[in-house]
Amino acid sequence: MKKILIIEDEESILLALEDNLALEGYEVSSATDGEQGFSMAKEHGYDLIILDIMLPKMSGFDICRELRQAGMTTPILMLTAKSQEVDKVLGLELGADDYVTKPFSPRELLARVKALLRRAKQPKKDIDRYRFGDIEVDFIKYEIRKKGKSIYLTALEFALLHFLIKHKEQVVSRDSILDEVWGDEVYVLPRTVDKHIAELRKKIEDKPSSPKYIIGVRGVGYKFKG
Amino acid sequence: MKKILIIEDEESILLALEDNLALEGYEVSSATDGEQGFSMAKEHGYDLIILDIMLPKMSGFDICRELRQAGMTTPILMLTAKSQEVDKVLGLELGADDYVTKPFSPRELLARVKALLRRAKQPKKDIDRYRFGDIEVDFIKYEIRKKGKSIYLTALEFALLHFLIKHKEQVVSRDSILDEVWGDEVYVLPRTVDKHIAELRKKIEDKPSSPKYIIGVRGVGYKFKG
DNA sequence: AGAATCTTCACAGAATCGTTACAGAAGCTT
DNA sequence: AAGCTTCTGTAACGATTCTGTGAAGATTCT
Repeated sequence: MKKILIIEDEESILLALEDNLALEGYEVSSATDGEQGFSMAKEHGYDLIILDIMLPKMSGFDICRELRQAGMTTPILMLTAKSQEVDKVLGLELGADDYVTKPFSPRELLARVKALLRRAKQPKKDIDRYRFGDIEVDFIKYEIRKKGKSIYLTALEFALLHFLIKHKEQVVSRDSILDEVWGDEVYVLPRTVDKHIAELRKKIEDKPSSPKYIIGVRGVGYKFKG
Repeated sequence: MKKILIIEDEESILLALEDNLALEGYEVSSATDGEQGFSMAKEHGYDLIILDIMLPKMSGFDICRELRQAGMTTPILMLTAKSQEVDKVLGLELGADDYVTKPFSPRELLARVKALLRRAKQPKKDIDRYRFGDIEVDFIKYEIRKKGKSIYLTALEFALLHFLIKHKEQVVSRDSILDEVWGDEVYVLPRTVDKHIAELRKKIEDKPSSPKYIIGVRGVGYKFKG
């Protein structure tokens, strides 16, 4: 079931949205100010974010831009008050995927939500190069260097790192790691993941015992920050 | 995935461009002054360069002219401030492929980017001659010589070497090698590739047991460096 | 047929992986 | 805050997998 986050401070609109989307079978969460919304958007893996522009504490613009800069590709649907014609373009320039002007009909909104979700499903593009801290990775050349110095990773370690980066800022469980990195049919103990995480840390962290990039989240799994 | 380099010093524009292009699935790099941009443009193999005219340290004009003089054929899209009408022509005379005047809409820019990439795509010509280390290959004449001395390769070995060079610096799997060099419908064990890699190494490497050009990447495949 | 070329087999060494085991950290209970 | 339980980091080590490479059988070419 698709998860949708709504960031909107006007209660009447928020309620209407929640009802409509819930009726369509989406799992709806909501935030009523910018900061709360921003942190929710960062933490959890929503499939779509509906974002008002005028918000207390942090504007929809800023949320949008920051999320995009953090590499998040979740589709964002902007809500704009009618007068703010200018904002439309700006919103899209910032990385939003679509917008709806208030007041809007539920039908229109649902149509756009569906369209965005459909569009987003497909191209799930893989990262082929990535840079974080003093490290650069090239997943095509299978090269990785730290402070310019090349270091060696095994194929499994590359795959693991790739997975972590693909899900950066998200906490991923050992099981989901096993599923995607090892494959569905292999049976391997979840603890094995820990072992390879440790190897990775040895190689890329400055201080493997207090890691900066690959963070363990007790009881849940791991999270890549970078 | 297409790689695009943006050379632009105005942060707001740069951010908007980066976001938009990234969303479209391009791999975006950027430089914020002329010199940095120029050296990046020279170094890496971008598919498209977006170039502002007014830049610190080195103008877009100069960058464009120098790149063209160096024989680079990468499409260049110029960004010009509206007043600079004259610049348009000049820009194109200098070897730019298209221009957009500020302010521009994201849609327009994306359309032009796509158009340029499509136009440039054309006949991705195969390599017909190549030189690396002390070796020269001519894939048309089927000749190869090392330190000037001609050596003999079988047709399969030529095809394999050609494939490797075509994908130089990238790690290619045995399966992808089989697909392209042997063809889709042939059934041959992946290990067979190893055998022919070994033969190639015997013929072109100085020290086949610790190869310099054809590098094995354990668990993944092979990579040609040269 | 004879020669050249290709494919598979087989084996040995090397690299990598999975599991176990244990100690210390984190969380919970009382 | 002490005591108990659960979870995590990591070293060690045997098991497994991967690669390079001769040898030999199969196929194609002339």
